Amino acid sequence: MKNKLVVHNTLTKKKELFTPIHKDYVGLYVCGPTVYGEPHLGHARPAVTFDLIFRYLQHLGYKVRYVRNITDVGHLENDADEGEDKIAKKARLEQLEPMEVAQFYIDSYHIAMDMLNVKRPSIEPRASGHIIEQIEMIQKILDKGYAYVSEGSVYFDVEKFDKNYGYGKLSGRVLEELFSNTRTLDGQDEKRNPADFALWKKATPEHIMKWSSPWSVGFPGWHIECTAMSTKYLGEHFDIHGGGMDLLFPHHESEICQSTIANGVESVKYWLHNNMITINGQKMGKSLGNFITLNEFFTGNHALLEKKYSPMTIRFFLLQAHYRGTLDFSNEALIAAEKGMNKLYAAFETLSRLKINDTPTEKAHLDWVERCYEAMNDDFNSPKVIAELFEATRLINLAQQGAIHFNHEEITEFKRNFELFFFDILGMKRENAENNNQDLVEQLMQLILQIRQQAKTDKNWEIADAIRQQLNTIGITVKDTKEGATWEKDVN
RNA sequence: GGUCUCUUGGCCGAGUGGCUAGGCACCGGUCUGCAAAACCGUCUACUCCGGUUCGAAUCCGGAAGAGACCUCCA
Repeated sequence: MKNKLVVHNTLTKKKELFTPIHKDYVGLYVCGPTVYGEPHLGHARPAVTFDLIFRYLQHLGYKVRYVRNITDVGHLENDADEGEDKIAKKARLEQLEPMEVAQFYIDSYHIAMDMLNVKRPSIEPRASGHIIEQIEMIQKILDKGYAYVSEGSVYFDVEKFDKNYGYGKLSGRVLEELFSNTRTLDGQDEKRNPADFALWKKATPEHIMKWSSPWSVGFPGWHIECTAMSTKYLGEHFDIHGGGMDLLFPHHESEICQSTIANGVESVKYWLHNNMITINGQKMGKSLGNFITLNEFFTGNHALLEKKYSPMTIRFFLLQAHYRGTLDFSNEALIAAEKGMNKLYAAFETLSRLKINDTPTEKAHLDWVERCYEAMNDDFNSPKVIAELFEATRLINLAQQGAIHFNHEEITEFKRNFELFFFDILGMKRENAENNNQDLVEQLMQLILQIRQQAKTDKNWEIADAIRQQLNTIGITVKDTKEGATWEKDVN
């Protein structure tokens, strides 16, 4: 399994066999959030995507160091490097310390990610905590002659880089074309070339997030943090760098420039990019103002939402599309995802209660497991895995009806693999997994169902229906089957 | 304008040079006191036009439409 994983590398635009730089170890760096707003569905996509990747790599037996940064400085407002720091602007508006704003949104992000059952990364470094590393790296780039100081700011010399190393290999950008078509921006005069990007920016007097540096009191440029932090925690050469497609240019392209000069090597072996969420065919993003926050999904409190959607519904919805494709939001699609997901949870419950039949099985019912592995090995094809879980569900239901039979060994394997893919790899949250009252609840439910059965035998439909109705009210669904009544707890 | 990507049925979404993706919805049936679930079955596809091929939704070319990026965004 382990040596069959194929990943799509944005750098080569091809699927490549995944072989880690150091046997059995994987370094994974993902661009995390800029914390100046409530986390929205767009933030959930890379988080869930790389959570899936993190989980699967671990399942394959790799020891993974997963680094996901938090950008709490240096991200500028407006279209130019001349803008005001986003965090600082928000802070002034709300009369708060910048770090207070950052902390507030970091907490919001963590809460939302926990609800989505996204595993915390191994290290979650903050840009503000790595100013020294960033300054050191800028100095290195200056020493090597690929940056220049201008008015207290430091800029990367893109033209020189292009001449010697070739600029734009990740995004397919050609430098000359960037010149001719670049927008006219304010304050470009400090730069020798409009394509140059800031490594360090001198702070204006009213700028409140600033640090001392050899060049000025200021703050680091947007791109340098990821290069500095990935180098610090994963080394100069590491396996996977991920993030949203919108970061491809200029952010990741700039990272390549920085690491190539500062470290002398191109640091990343595989670039992985998740696609965007769209809403009415348009990208959901902060700038367009068409985003829906995760909390709004969880509470249903948004004009575009017909109802509330549980965190697991959101997660399942995201996993039902391949991470490299766009995914269009709609109530209809979310409701469909929710129903499908509930079907899988119900099937898992049924699986636990399935009667074992030790008559010899005509054929094994585990083909789907192999297909799940094939799907995951093919660039993490979660929608295919989900399709296979539905196939497994069909088998479970057939078994419950006695149409097919599982022997003891087979049912153990079946259950183990269903749990593996649904809970461990897709990362769907287990409901009541470590509930110690499980047995008690089961016995109480059996008692209630027996009473109801007696009422039914007596044709006392009022009592029978009342029991079912009231159980329904507290989130338990009763189903009458040929074999007698069964029950299940509603998800959410 | 430049670069790139996409276009699958009512909706969402996989995929492969020839074999049903899957889910949701709809319709019919089995089951059923009713309900729900489940199961069985039916029904809608591969944007258009050329080319390659015994055979293309799948490869190539062109057109149309949509989207992303072009120093804010995940």
